[in-house]
Amino acid sequence: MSAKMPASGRRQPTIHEVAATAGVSIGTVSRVASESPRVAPETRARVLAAMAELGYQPNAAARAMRTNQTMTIGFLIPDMTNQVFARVAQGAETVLAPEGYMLFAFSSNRSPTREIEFLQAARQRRMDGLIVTLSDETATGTIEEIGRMGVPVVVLDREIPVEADVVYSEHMQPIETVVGQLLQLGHRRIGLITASHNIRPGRDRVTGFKRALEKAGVPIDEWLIRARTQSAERGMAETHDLLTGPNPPTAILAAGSDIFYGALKAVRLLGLSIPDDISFVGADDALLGELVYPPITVIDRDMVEVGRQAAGLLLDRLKGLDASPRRIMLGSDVLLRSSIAAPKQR
Amino acid sequence: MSAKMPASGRRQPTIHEVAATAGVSIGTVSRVASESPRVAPETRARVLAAMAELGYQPNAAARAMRTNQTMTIGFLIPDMTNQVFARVAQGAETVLAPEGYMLFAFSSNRSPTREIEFLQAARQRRMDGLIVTLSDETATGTIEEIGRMGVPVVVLDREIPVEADVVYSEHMQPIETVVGQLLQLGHRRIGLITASHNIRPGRDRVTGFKRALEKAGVPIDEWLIRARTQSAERGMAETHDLLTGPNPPTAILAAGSDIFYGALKAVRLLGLSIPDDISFVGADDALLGELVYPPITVIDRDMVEVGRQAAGLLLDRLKGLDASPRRIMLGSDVLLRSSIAAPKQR
DNA sequence: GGTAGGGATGTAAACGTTATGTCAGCGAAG
DNA sequence: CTTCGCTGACATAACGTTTACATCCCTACC
Repeated sequence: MSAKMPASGRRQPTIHEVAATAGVSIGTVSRVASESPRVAPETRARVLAAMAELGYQPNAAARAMRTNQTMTIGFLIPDMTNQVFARVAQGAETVLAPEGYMLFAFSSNRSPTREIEFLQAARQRRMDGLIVTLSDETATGTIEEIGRMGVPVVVLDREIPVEADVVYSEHMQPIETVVGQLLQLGHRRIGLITASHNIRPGRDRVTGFKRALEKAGVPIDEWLIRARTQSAERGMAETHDLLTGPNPPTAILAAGSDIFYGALKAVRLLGLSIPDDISFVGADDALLGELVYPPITVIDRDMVEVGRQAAGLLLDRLKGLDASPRRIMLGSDVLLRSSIAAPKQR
Repeated sequence: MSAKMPASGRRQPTIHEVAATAGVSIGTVSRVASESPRVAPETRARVLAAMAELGYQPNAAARAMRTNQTMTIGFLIPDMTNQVFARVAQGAETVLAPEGYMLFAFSSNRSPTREIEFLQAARQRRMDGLIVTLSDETATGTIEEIGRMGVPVVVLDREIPVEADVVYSEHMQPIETVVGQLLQLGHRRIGLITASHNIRPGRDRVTGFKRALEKAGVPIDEWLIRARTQSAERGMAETHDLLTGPNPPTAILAAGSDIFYGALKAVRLLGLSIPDDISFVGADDALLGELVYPPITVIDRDMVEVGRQAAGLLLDRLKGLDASPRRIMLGSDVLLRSSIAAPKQR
């Protein structure tokens, strides 16, 4: 009952073999496969039987050569192990699958080189469309490669000089809100750890952060702004550095899911208590914020919806929509929990 | 400087166009592209220049038709948003990429139907190999489809009647160890929440669990064994049910990463304190276990290594190894932390 | 100086499909 | 009885590569 070994031994049946066993021509088999009309019910049945018997699956490469379609969508993500992107993929999948497209995810591990490799591979494979999240907006090679794609590309949360559809998340306003609240509680020194200026989320968070301080007339201390990483390790290091510095912040904003983990770990390792010793705000991992004690205030967004919207934009293009680039902005929520409080008097 | 819209307008250049602009024949272009020798340096340079100018990328479909190779590996995972599988993908990628293979991940969302669809898509696309994690060992359709693949398949942590290479994780022994420790601390009623009998991890965990109880002469209460889910939601429900039942356990084993989240949430919602009210053991998310307070004892394994090993097995087959199926067993660790203690006297 | 040898390049078949054109057969209409 | 229209099926030309084979030209050797 078990399959033969080596599994690699079996050649796949072709349309010719199906035609032979069914006693028809390959044209007829093709028509049955593509469910086109004008084939007699009795003939169709015979062909279907032959297909089943041989376990026939049409060769996608041959098909793609004729039709110029692969029914394949590529999804470029910076980091597969990051739930944020995984959820986007999940959302996109739910929209694409019913239309017959297969979504294949590829992780670049935040390397522009790997991103270029992916884009070239996607072009070689003549994928029908792409959803991409670049790890660096200033990497010109990547952007040029996107320009060469020749198929619709949807960009996620990046500002790059390419006329593509984009799905943005709101980053500025929630940071502004949270910082406003912290200021109101009496905090004057707030540490921000987030991604670098090379990507929109990093820029917008810093902008929102500064804007809130300015509005309250609180001077900006650049030392408190750590916009240069997305990793848990670096997030931990930055947090540690902030909290052990000469004039440490009384609140930490860990704006990024991995940064969130790292920053929280740093706080734990220093033995600080939230919110008594330090107020803490995380981002993008609402579940973690809920599971730890005390529950942590989190800036959250619906990544599944991001995926759905991105897929929707792509699908419109695939259906032939020929309009100027469209932009969708999706909101973020601040989930207030007990991790923020007035700063300790000193 | 920005690309033209619609991006879909551009046709990709073919080998003929490259040949024309370089003033050579397509054969020569092909030889340059595939880096075969016997082409004059001066000609090679001209061809390379033409390729760069046109932004030529060879059509993978056409190439695949001739060579019967796609340099593509498919990775079937039950759930993309689960870090466990993401790490496996990451590990596999690091091994496969240097050999020129592209790894494409596809998430089935634990639906056997989607799994079959993926396997058929993989066969249509003539992928060179597959790494698969099935969501149900008893789904015969899926298994039949694997038998038809005709290319090497590596199976992860499942026992199915297919002669394929497999990478197993150790599940029995760590559960046995942990349960042993809980028994030693005085626990007599321990709740286990894990995956169903339809997959090896579920079976083995239950076996290890029962074995530890038997060894200690503690009677087995089937009510305490909840082997039917992998989701956070169900994990939460099962935990809630256990803890609010007539004769609740004094310790909870949440064996599965999503179950871990759900179970922990249930404990939080019930306002129980770990380890005073209840001892708690999680699995597969060492980071979460470290971030919450108190830190939680976790059964952990190196999923990146699982990916590496799986890719290694696959690579050997792709290189032509023709041996009987190989099995690799990888260990698991118990990371002891302060979430377990002696049960409260009643 | 003719020719063998070999390096560089061109030519063409094949890979497995889809789509187009063609044709046989047949019932209905003139 | 011929012609027309239609249905169902077949033959065949692409699609863009790779590769075996043919061809050409140059060099070196006797």
